[in-house]
Amino acid sequence: MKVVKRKGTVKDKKEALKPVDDRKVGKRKAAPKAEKSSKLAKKDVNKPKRPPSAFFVFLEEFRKTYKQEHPNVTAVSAVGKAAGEKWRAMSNSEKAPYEDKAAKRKSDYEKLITAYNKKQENGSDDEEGFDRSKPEVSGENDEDEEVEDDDDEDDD
DNA sequence: GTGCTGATTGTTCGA
DNA sequence: TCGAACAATCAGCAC
Repeated sequence: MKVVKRKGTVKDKKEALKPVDDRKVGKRKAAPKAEKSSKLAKKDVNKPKRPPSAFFVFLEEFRKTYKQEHPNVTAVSAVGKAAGEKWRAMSNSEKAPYEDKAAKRKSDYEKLITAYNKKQENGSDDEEGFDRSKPEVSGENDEDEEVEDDDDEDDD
């Protein structure tokens, strides 16, 4: 087991990066990945992953834009910060398309989790029928890709 | 070489 | 009802 907890070092970095004290819940990233891994080991790998929130949907696009505008900045922390700031600055109408996409993904997730739960009840002996390796969201949510509002990221 | 860490917000789920 | 966990991403660094 390779439970590398470089808390000492990274924490030092964290301390330097923690100017943001007005966080909502005060960073829950404290969750040790080691424990997480253990949990994941216990959990079903077939269990559908949670759907991205509206912010994460926005983040996906924001990353692309950010990388184009800041090709030298590859740190995810920088992108996350920038995305968070922009997200807060956005109006509800601007967030609407992302929330819509998130709602669709959530709907898909509910279907998947329902099917997953059913399989759990029936017995998880043949999980091969549940191919989550493929994007189940393919086909029905075709309008999912219509969100191409590039007029969003026109920050100077 | 492997795998955790950071940074963000929203959502989900368990206690 | 509250709070913790987790969702994506990837360079950097410790072991």
